[in-house]
Amino acid sequence: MSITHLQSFVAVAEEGHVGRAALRLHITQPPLSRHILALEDELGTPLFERVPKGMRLLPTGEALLHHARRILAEVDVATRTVREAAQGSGAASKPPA
Amino acid sequence: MSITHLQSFVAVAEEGHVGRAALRLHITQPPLSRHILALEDELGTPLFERVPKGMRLLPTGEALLHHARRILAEVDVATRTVREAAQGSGAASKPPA
DNA sequence: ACGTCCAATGCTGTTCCGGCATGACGCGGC
DNA sequence: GCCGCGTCATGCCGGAACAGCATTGGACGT
Repeated sequence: MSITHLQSFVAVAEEGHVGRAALRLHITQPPLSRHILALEDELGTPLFERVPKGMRLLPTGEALLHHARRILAEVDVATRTVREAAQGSGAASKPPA
Repeated sequence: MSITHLQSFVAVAEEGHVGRAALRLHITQPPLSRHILALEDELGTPLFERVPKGMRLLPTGEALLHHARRILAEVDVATRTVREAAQGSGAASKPPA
């Protein structure tokens, strides 16, 4: 389970469509499809129902979506917080000279 | 920024020592050292002060540690929650036959 | 029955990554 | 002052992981 896989999962969940999610993530469809399969394999359960129109979220997928968004948001907050702390302390990237 | 890197970071932060953290993570010291360097590079600021005894957490590092623990805990919860939801719904891994 | 649209798979070149050996640096003992 | 020890960092290499291309397999609509 990697952050990249979670980003892929959220994109597919929101688009309901692997190809469209791939465009959004600036990758191609096959690796994105594999990301989802890898997640499903790791968790031991399918996350989407494959329907003719694309991918429909299963209950397990909805459960994951909730946590995945939280995780991604937390990663974002962590990044910003550390960068702010770095600026506040006079960091390596921004020596006030 | 990957989950593996965050695990590495937390281990080093808690041990204050790359070599010992490496033992705990069952990897060797060089890749672990590189994980920390990669994080510092990505965030644009050092996270540890290198002291003769090992690695001392900087304020930026403490800020990250807080969020890193939260993220890792959330990943754990996500994994368990989905697996439980899968069992509750009659999942692929456990067909009741 | 055929064409269309979708995800999944086979394959290949590249990139990433871990481990081994070694280097660079600082400290302490002598 | 010199040497030895302990620490993290770096050069290198072999294997695994990954993205993209081309293609397949399957389902629906017409």
